[in-house]
Amino acid sequence: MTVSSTKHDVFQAIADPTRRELLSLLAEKEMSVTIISDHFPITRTAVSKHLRVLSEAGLVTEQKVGRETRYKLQPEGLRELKQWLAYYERFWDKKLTALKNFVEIKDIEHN
Amino acid sequence: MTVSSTKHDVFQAIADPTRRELLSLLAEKEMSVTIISDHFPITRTAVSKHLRVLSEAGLVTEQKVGRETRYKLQPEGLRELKQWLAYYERFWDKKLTALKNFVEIKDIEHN
DNA sequence: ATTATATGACACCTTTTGGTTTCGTGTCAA
DNA sequence: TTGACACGAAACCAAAAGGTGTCATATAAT
Repeated sequence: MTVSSTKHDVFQAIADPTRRELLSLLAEKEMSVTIISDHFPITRTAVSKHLRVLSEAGLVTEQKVGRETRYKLQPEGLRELKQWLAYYERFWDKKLTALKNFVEIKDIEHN
Repeated sequence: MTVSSTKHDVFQAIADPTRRELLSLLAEKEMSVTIISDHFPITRTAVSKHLRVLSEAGLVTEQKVGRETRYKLQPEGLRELKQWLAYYERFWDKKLTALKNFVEIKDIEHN
């Protein structure tokens, strides 16, 4: 176990479009569940469930303030995804490099 | 519609751990369905379905060669993910920058 | 021509997911 | 103290996801 106990993994957490919208909303500022729910056509309960998934994946943090629960983005949770992606970037960079070389050679041929 | 007709989106495609394994396997080299299936504890049919999802998300390409279908990684399909992620990188970079400044100030204070 | 291989298409099953409604509890305001 | 509000928990539901087994078909090999 690295840092946050991730019952849900990041990949699964961001798979749902509503949850991605939640992330982008919470990127702007910390918000309570009810306020967050006002931005979505689904019930507060449903939003709450999504928030829990995001929380368990370490993508948001929750803080109780009086009777409300404030959520905010925890961008560090996306590190795992970045690392995963970095592995594959090599492959398309490789292709790009090949294309670049090809174009340059063509350019030389034209002179 | 951008480039490849993406019935399944990338986010959903990479949510499944088996599909992520498929990607890493196909990153090494092009392979036929049966050969691919040998690397997994599930049936060929199941693997085939996963491959279709990946294909529809633009993450692999399929090519028929005689009676077999060869699949290979199409890393460009991950661009969308990279872009999405880039947006959030700003947020954790911001925090890193703040931390860096803090550490530097502390360092100055120590002199 | 006959047999073996590689694969997709179905039909089907079970679990997970995304959603709802209802209810209980803690907290704030009058 | 009596409402009103914010929320989580629970029970429930339909659809999607991840599997399986069987069958038909195209291609290769004998």
